[in-house]
Amino acid sequence: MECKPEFQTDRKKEMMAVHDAMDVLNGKWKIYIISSICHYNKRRFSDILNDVTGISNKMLSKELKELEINKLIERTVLDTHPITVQYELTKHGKTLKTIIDNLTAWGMEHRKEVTGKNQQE
Amino acid sequence: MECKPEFQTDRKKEMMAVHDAMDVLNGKWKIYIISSICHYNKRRFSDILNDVTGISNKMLSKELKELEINKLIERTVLDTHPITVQYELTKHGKTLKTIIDNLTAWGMEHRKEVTGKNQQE
DNA sequence: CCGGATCCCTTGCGATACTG
DNA sequence: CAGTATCGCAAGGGATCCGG
Repeated sequence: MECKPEFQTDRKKEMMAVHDAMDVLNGKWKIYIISSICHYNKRRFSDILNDVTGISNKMLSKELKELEINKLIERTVLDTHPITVQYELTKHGKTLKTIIDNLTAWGMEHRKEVTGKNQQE
Repeated sequence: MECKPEFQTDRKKEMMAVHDAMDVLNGKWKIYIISSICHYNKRRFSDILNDVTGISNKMLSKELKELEINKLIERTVLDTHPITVQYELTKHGKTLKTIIDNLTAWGMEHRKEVTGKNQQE
C-alpha cells in the first residue's frame, strides 16, 4: 500500500512544501489580511476589519492568531487609553509578497483567459 | 459606509485578481492534481487518482471538471476498449508552474522558519 | 475504466451578544 | 478598542454503490 519512500522523496517533499504553503493561506481571508497589513505596513485590528470586506471580528481574530503562530505577523499591544493593537508583517511574512504578486498577475491573466467580458466568475 | 471607488480601484483590482487565482486553486486538491499532470505531461484519471494521496474518485472528478471549465486542463477521451481519459495542461494551465514553484520554495522556507525540527505542523 | 448519485458527518464561518 | 463565547446553518468532502 505504500510506495518505497526512496522512489519519490523529491516529489513528496515538493508536495509537502506546497501543502505547507497552502495551509498557511487557507480559509477565505488570510491573503486579504496579509495584503492589507503589507500595504499599510502597520495596521490595527479595527482597521483591518474595515479593509477586508465582509470579515467578522471573530474570523479576523482567529485568522490573525493563526498568522501569528505561523510567524508571519507580529502583534504589539499599545498602552493607549482604550487598548490598541498593531499588527505588522515579520521579515518572513514579507517574503509572501512575491507570492501575492504572482497570484495577482496570474489572476489577471486568468480572467482574460477564461472570459474577456465579465468581472465575476 | 462605502469608500469612494476611485480611491481604491487599484487595490480592489489586485484583491479581485488574487481572489480569482485563489478561487481556481481552492479546495484541498487542485494544486496536487495540476502538479501531477504537470509532472507527467499527460495523465489518465486513475493515474491521477493514484498520484494524489487520499483523494476520492468523486472529488477527483469534480475537481477535474472545474479545472477544465477554468481552461487549465484539457480532457481527451481515448477510444480504447474500456474507456480511457487523458488529461493534460493547456498552455494557460502551464503558466501555473511558476506559482507552484514559488509555493514550493516558500513552503520549504516556511517550515524552516516556523520550526526546525518537526515535519507536520 | 470513468465518473455520477446518494448518504452522512465534519468543518468553516456568519450573526449576535458579551467582557476587559 | 480588541477580542471571546455561543449558536447554528451550509458547504466540503469521505464512503459506497451504480451505470455507461
